Amino acid sequence: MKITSPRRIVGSNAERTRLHNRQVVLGHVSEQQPVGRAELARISGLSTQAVSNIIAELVEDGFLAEAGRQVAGRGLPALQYRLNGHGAAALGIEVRPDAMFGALVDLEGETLFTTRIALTDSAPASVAAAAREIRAGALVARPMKNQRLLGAGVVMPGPFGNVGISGAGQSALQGWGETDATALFEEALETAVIVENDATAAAVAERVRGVASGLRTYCFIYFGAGLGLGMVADGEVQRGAFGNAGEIGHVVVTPGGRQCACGNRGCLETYASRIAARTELAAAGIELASASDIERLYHENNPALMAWLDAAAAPLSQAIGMIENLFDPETVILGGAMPNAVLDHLIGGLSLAGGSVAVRPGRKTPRVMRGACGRLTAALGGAALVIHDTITPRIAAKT
Amino acid sequence: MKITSPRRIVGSNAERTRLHNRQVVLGHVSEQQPVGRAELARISGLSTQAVSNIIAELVEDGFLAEAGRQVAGRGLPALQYRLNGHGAAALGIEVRPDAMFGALVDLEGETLFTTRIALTDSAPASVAAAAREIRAGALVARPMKNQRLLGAGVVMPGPFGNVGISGAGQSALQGWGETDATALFEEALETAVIVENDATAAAVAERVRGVASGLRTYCFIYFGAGLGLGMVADGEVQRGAFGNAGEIGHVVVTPGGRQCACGNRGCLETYASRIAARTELAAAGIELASASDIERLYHENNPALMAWLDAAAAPLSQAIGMIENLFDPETVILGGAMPNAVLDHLIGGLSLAGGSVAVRPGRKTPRVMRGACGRLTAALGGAALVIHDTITPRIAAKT
DNA sequence: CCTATTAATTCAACTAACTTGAATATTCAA
DNA sequence: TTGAATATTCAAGTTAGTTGAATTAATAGG
Repeated sequence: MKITSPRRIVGSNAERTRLHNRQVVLGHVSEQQPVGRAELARISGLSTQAVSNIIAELVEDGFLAEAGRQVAGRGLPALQYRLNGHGAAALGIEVRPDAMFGALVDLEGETLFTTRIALTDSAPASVAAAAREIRAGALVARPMKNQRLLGAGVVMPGPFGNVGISGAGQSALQGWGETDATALFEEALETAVIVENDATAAAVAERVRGVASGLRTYCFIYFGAGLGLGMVADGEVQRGAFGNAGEIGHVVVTPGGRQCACGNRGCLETYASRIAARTELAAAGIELASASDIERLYHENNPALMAWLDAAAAPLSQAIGMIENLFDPETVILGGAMPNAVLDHLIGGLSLAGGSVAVRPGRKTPRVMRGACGRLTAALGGAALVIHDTITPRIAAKT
Repeated sequence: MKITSPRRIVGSNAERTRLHNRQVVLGHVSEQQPVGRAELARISGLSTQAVSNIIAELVEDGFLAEAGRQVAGRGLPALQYRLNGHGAAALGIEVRPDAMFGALVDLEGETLFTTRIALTDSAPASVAAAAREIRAGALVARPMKNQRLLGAGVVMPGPFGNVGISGAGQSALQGWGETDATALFEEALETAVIVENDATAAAVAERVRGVASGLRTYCFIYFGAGLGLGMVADGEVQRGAFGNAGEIGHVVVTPGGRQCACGNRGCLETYASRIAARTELAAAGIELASASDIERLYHENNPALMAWLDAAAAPLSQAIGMIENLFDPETVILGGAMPNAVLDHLIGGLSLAGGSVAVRPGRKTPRVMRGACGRLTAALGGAALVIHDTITPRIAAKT
């Protein structure tokens, strides 16, 4: 499966300038709302007149709404604006080997609709058909009258392409070969599509509506089928050269340690992941049937689960230290398909290294936080990617 | 010491559009040169007319030079353009606790002048004075008649600020407290200044004139005082939230392993770095006096050095696997203050993990390469940062 | 309570930079 | 030799941003 499209550095003209400036204004509104024209002009470096024109256009298009007047001190009270949730929405779709999840999310990050469709097989055609079904369902549930469908974010398990760790997890989709996933979904969904891995989507979801709101540089450790890392640096999502950045599950934390399906020994995934939990529980004769099993076992204080949690703490702490020293993020977020109680326990059990650039006076955020978006993170994240793209200015265009 | 200045998302106008487009054109010329106006219009997405105007301006300003006509098939042969090395230059300055290095590099990456100034102390005032001296020396050696000094890149040993690994290496500068390094150097050098760590500078140096030319996403493992990682993602330098990204030396590769000065156990730096080599050699009663000592010992097949090289191979391989899985770069480059022969030996001795997203069919670049810029990398890198900035378009402006 | 001051917003004229379409120049192919 | 192909330039037109003056609405101070 292919997903990356190299960026082309393109020039700008009046039209693209306006597009950029619209995004700039939207971005600042989403961060500062409610906010007035003059204030926006100051932070964006544009003239008041330009901001005024752009805001008029955005209100006209339904992206912004008036939000009263701010009476503060002398002078004409500023007319405030905020994002208009009803103005636009994005579709998020998570693809797993056995099922697909859909979510419709509005501009403000509000979830309007969610759905789940079981898959009998994960061949491209079946997935595309299910995607169409999700789209139709969403549009029936929330008929987009004046609303606009900004696009769709499709979340698929990485890694993409035939690389050294493909097939290591149970997550890989069969029969995708060299399929161009983006093109496939764009055709099926009749809208612009961004394809991403689950960890990245989750990271962005936290930014649009979660604990990362306001952060510009952070990482998200995602418990999915395996273990993934979503990275946002200076507001920009990091994908790597081939769309496979963030494969933290197969980073070796204990040389010569546990054998991993990828061939390496001592991969983080063999300690801190659902796979590891499942293995530990299976050894104790416990089969995990549904996702809620882990939560139940945790509340029962199940010894096998506790043993897994204990064993996961050190490798996970080590990995977090590594992330901190490599990325120097504002914070590291833990989340994904794992009960909050378990995530909290994991975070509580960490022993983070002192030798880290994250150890500094005057930290504002904790070194590690739990994600706020919960289980649906990935599908929501897909939508969040689209919203993020609408709101984050960028000049380099895709091919 | 402070160095980071948060980016502000600013709007664009006609003037900023032109600036952006100039950079776009310069960037494409530097990649494709020699190249004609029409071709540039196609790749930049601008009209021929716009490109034509911009090129006229760039020629006028001395950044571009005509390079004959391309006779290829029918039609009017395209007038070709290339970067004009003589048109502009950038100053690169590396600050070490005991000495400073300066380099003047032209637009094409050609080194015009280098110098070294010994430091008696590394207090801000002394460093600033030496910087002034370097600037003066460069301008005397290469009087910039029509040339323009684009700016200066100052390379300092990280980490920046008072963080968990400060003082672990012997590299830290004393007496800088909360000094704003950028402001200090801008005042001393009377030009725009970029402050970066050595690894990042080295990475960019390889892109401007080295093995990374043409790459957009890669990493550079830098042997300096400690060990650093420079990262370029989609052409963008990665600094992290506080300018300390890439502190790979203090990533734990062997839990419970060798004690590191930072407090951690098993840091990569205790195996693969000059510090590690020095320790290993000291244990064998050998003191390293100058940089060339390592080279001599290597050619003498010194057993202590060889033992160090052997011990470094596994941790380094593990770290490279980690980098690959986290960043998914096109390649990983090894370089810095280490003789080429030793770097080559290290690369030859690597046993890279099979479980890596870097293992893929149709790789064009090797997984690991040796840097081409040699010992002066850091100072050259400083200048390269400035040149890179001149040539790489970017809309988000600094505060 | 009135008036000067302050601040946001709008109006109207102006400008920079890009686009478009026609004209011109130069080469190759038939 | 002529026509097609391609690059470049010319000239007019368009978009979107800027500037400075006018308008509106609030507060502070006498």
